[in-house]
Amino acid sequence: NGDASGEEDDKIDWDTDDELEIQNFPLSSHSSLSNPGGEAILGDGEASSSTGSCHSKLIQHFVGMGFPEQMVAKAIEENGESNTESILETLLTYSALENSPQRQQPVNANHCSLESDENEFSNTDSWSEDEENTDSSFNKEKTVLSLANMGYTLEEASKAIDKCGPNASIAELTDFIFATQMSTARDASPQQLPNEIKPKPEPIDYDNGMHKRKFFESELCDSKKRREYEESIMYGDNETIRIPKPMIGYGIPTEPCRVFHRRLPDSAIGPPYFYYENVALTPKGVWDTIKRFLYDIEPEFVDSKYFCAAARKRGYVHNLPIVNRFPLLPLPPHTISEAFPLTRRWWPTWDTRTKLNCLQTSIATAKLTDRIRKIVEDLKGEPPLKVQKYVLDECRKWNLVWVGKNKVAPLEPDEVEMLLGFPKNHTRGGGISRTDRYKSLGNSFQVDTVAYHLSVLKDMYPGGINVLSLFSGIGGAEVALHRLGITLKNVVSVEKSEVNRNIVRSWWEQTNQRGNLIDFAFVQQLNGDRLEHLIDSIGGFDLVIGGSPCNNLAGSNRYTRDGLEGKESALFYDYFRILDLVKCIMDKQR
DNA sequence: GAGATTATGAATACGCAA
DNA sequence: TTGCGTATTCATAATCTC
Repeated sequence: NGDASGEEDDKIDWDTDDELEIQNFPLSSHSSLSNPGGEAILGDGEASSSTGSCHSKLIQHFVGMGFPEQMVAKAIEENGESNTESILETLLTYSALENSPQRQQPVNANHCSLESDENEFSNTDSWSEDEENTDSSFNKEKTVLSLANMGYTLEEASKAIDKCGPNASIAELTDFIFATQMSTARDASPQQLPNEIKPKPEPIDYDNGMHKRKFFESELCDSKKRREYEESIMYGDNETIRIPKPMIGYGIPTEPCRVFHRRLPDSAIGPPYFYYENVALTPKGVWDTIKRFLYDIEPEFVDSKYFCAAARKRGYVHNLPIVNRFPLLPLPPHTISEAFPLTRRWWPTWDTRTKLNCLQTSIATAKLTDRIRKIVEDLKGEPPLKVQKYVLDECRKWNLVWVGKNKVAPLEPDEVEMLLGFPKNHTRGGGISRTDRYKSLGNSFQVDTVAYHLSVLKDMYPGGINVLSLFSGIGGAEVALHRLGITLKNVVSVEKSEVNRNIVRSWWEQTNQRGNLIDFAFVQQLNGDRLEHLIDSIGGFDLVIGGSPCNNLAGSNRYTRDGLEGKESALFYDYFRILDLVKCIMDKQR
């Protein structure tokens, strides 16, 4: 099916997206893939809309990181154009050789201003004492390279090292750079701030104002709160990304009170469209890093409690349009009572919950539910406040529902499926254990939420789309697209768990999909060559979607909450790697 | 050995009063 | 501004059972 890049793609106007219509803000000065001069480089919008060859852009890409042009050309010659990872490795090797203690050359005389910076900063510092000079210079340049790979300019990196010292950690250095960037940004007027999201002043009067009024009454009635929300989403915080309250992103289907416009950084503009998801409440700095890598797009934080009866606080980074979204119909139950009518009879008046908390990967023990039964049973009538609080705390913590007289219970897997927007029995049978069902479901998308964001694709791709689905899990993205009525022409799905792959395969077959489902077990299998081959054979990807592992980010993890560098969560960088490769390959083919 | 069961806090944000 | 109380969180390791 090689017609994907034909007439349908021509309908998409990547450069004049409606999101671009409002502002004309200057670009961010610290895009993760900007060179020191702030010029656009490989994989960005300017590159994709220019007529230059991919080869020269590839050179520019690495020159932007601070490598000499000649060195880059040699590395590309050795590794070929498609394998950017190998090129980078080769360049780092060259640099290490070049920057041996005997040769104190800057990485790139044109871009690296190490010497002038040292003149500027070294007057009070003692880092460059003679006896340490060679080693510290070597280490410094290694660190500069590391920071350059993270997207900082060589000038920023060098200044940071000079200020913080040669032994400063990467975290300290990035903090310093970020602080410098923010202090520069503070000097600028709000109109000059990059990457802004600016709400249109006039709210749209949906539904004759009924929903709007209700919404403002319930959440944003207070003008101060409204102002705070607007400011938080417009300007964020000067130090780290702040999560807006209420957590509704660019709007929710039930209360679409405002129309937001945003201007994407050029480097973020596709093709392809992409959509990345992870938990909203991460250790500090994680979303800053994610944002920096994903082309400086401001994450859209949304709590699925506005879409269904369970909370699910997630951040989404995507380059999709944000106007004319529509929800899946019928709308799912929005309260516990609507979702589980049989619980009404047993629900005590003092349990005031209307929404469940986040559906996680494990459930309460029988011992706990038994303990609660005994406590409530023995008391007869309304328990004292202290007992009520204990029971309610446990019910909130474990998402317990009242299923009988004085009896609470954890949700059944099929109930979790329903809450998350999957078809009943989606994860049932076919070799998966009950424990693993909870685990897979707990790690999944909330389908209605994601579908709302993806709904804009329906009109754009009437003939269907090609999807690259990374960390597919039980196929939340695929189910969302299918439920939206978007034809799945080709789906390349990457999922480590065999039972999950089987679940998606079964769903694919039982929903009579006419397209092709190609699956891989590991993201590492998708290198440049393989991606190029896939793109050649299907005609390019229209959407790259996925949520990388949250194990090391999630608050529930008491053992290995190690942040984005954690064992599993570091796979985020594979998402970025693959997305960037796809952008490059597709750009080359345009 | 697979699956089920059980026990195991801390990081983070936020509201509010001092 | 600071300190304190409250609320929330796509989990993991050890152990048990069959």
